[in-house]
Order: sequence, then C-alpha cells, then structure tokens
Amino acid sequence: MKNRGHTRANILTCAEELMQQRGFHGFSYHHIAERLGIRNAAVHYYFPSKADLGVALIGRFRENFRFWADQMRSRGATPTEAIEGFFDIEERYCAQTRVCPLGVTGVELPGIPDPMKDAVRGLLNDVRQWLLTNLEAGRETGELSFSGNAETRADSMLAALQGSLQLARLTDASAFQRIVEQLRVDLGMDPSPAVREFAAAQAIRSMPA
Amino acid sequence: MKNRGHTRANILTCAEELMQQRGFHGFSYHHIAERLGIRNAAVHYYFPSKADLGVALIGRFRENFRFWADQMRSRGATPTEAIEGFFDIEERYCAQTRVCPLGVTGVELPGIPDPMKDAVRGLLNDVRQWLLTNLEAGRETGELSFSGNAETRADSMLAALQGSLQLARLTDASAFQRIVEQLRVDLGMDPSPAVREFAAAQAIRSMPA
DNA sequence: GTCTATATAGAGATAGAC
DNA sequence: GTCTATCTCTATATAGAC
Repeated sequence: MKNRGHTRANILTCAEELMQQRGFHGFSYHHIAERLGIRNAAVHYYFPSKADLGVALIGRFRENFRFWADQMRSRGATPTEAIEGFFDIEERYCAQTRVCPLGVTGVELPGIPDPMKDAVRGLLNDVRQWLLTNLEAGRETGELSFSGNAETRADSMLAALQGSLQLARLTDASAFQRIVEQLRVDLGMDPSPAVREFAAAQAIRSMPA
Repeated sequence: MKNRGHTRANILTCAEELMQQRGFHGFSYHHIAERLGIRNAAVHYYFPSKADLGVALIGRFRENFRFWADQMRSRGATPTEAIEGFFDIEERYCAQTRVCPLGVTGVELPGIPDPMKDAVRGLLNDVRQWLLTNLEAGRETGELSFSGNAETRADSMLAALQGSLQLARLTDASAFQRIVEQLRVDLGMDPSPAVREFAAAQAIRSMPA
C-alpha cells in the first residue's frame, strides 16, 4: 500500500485540485477514489459527507495561507516581497489551470453547504486582512504608492486576480500575466525580474505542498 | 395555460438566473420545470440535452449584449456613457446576487460541454472587443485617461468586475460598489452619482457656518 | 406542446466483512 | 483502514399517450 498513513492528506490534495479545476459540484467521491486507486467508501471513511470534505478543504487553504504568511513575515519579507509572493501563488494556480478557491465558492455559493460558506468567509477575511496590512505597511514605508483607500485597493486586487485566473482559462495564460503586471504598475511596484524571481523562490520554498 | 408560446423563452430566462446564481452544475431540468410549473419532459422538448441548453444560454447572452451595444451606439452614447451602461448591467447582476456568465464558465470550464465552451469564448471575444473599442475611443477624445495598453486595461476591468461580483456574494454588495468606483478613478471618470452625493454631503457638513 | 411513465447512470452515503 | 455490496436519491434523457 503506497502512502501508508497519508490517505487523508492525499484525498485533500486530490480534492483540492479537482475543486479548483472543475468547481465543488464538478467532482465526486468516485473521481477522488479513482485517482488515488482506492474505493469510494474509503473516502467516506475520512470525510463522511461532502460537506465535511468541503469544510476540510477550506480549512486547509486557511492553514496553508497562515503558515505561508507567517513564514514570509518571519523571514523579514518587505510588503513588496510579500505581495510578489502572493502573485506567485496565483501564478502557480494559473500554470495548473486552477482558479482561486474564493472564485469557485463565490460562483457556486447558494449550492454549497452552510458550514463551508462560513469557512470560506473566514478564509476571505484572513486573506483580505493580510493584503490590507501589507498595502498599508508598503504605503507607510513609501515602497508602494496608490491612491484611495487601502481596503478598496485590497478588494480590487483580489477581484482582479480571481477574475484573471478565470479569464486566462477562457483565453490564455498571458491574460493573467498582463493583469498582474497592471496591478504592479497600479501599486508603483518595480517590475524587475530580480524582484519577481526572489519572491517566487521564497513562495515555492515556504508553500506547503 | 399562462404564457402560451413563450415556454422556450421562459425556460431560458429561468435557466439564466439559475446558472448565474448557482453555476451550470448547480441546477437541473427539475429546478426549471418546478419554477415554471411544467414537467421535466417539457424542458427536454425545447432543449434535448443540457449541452443544448447551455449553448442556447450563452447564445442569448451574446445576442442581448450585441443588441444592447447597438442600441448604445445608435443613441450616440459616448465611450464614458457606454462604460457606465456596462457597469449598470453588472450592478443589476449584483443586486440579484448573480455573477457574470464568464465567471461561471471560467470556474467550471473543464466540466462544461465543448460546444458551450466555444460559445463562451465567442461571448468573451465580443465583450472584450467592445470594451477595448470604447477605451481606445475614450482615450482618443480625452474623456478617459489611463496608462498602458488598452487590451490589458480591458482585461483588467473584466477580471475585476467578474471577481467583484463573486466577492460581493461572500461579503456584501458594497465590495462591488467600491471596486467599480475604483475602476472609474483608474479611468479618470467622474464619480458615480451616489459617491458625488456623499462627497457633497460631506462638504456641506464640513463647511463653516 | 405537454403530459405520464420509465430507463439509465451517477452521486452520496451506509453496513458489515476482512 | 479499506474492501464489497447495497441503498436511496437525483439528474439526464427517451417513448409514447393525449
């Protein structure tokens, strides 16, 4: 038996990919079981209902995001580096033809289980708060410059990133790249490859698989 | 029998709302039949398969958009007025807790029928082209001012609008309003009437007696 | 054009053996 | 912890009566 003791984590990893590629209603326990070479019932052993699975998925996004953000902070990343790291997470989604979990749940909202909705709102709150803090800190130090209120800027950025992953699947990945570059310009960020490479390396090293 | 001769149109109207609220996999023929007070089989009479229904739905979005754009043009709308009109369409979606059809299909893409994918790409192309034309025309006349390339600006705007409808459902409608206001600022447009009123009220309150 | 009735397949879920 | 077997419910779809 491969991956002894890792079945639960394997299920989550597999379901995460399926959800970000096909939507929460776009995959079934059978899809997961098939990919992992196990049976339907084994998946139900770990996640009795699909609502349980959905809540666990969102919970893992939250944990991973917090872990990643803590890593960034403890490594002394500047606001600019932190935001570049966030762009890199999204870029990896784009490369895997995934969309943002907030986009998936935003689209399917009335059909997803209530406990999962609560979890998603918590995730959104964490990400928003993190981005807001970095935008304000960056404006404070002068490394970022943007007009208007930071809350709105944070929401605009999240919306644009979310939408760009969806548009990129309908056209091609360059749509995503160009929109991110536009966001950099709007924040007065340096578009130099050196900064992007640094942030990408940080993000890859500190993002749990 | 109500709405004699309108069943096909009623089905489309109903399915459109369901799709924008719940996603393409989030509703069934039964939901439609129930809402219209008819039977499952009657829906299949007009749209033999769900793929047929999906293609027809996207086709209607395209027709409606073209019709609306033609109206705008024949009434001599300026680029600014045209773009405000587009914001109005999205705002109505927001008020009805709907998201953009491009967002729905962007999220569920690998699971939707192939002919529907083609139709969606056509719709996106129409909307992108329309927005691009208006951005360029507005920059030409000087009524709009924005940096960078107009294609990227058009894609950014579509992504932000799409994402903002999804975020607004996870938080509240004000997220959508603030993001649209940000888009206006980014294009050098006048603030919306609501924002102007608010600013005016602030000014009056802060005026010395 | 809409109905009743029915077919098929899939999704979600449980019981009990190993 | 994973399996086989089974159950129920829903979604999609068709046939044929009215």
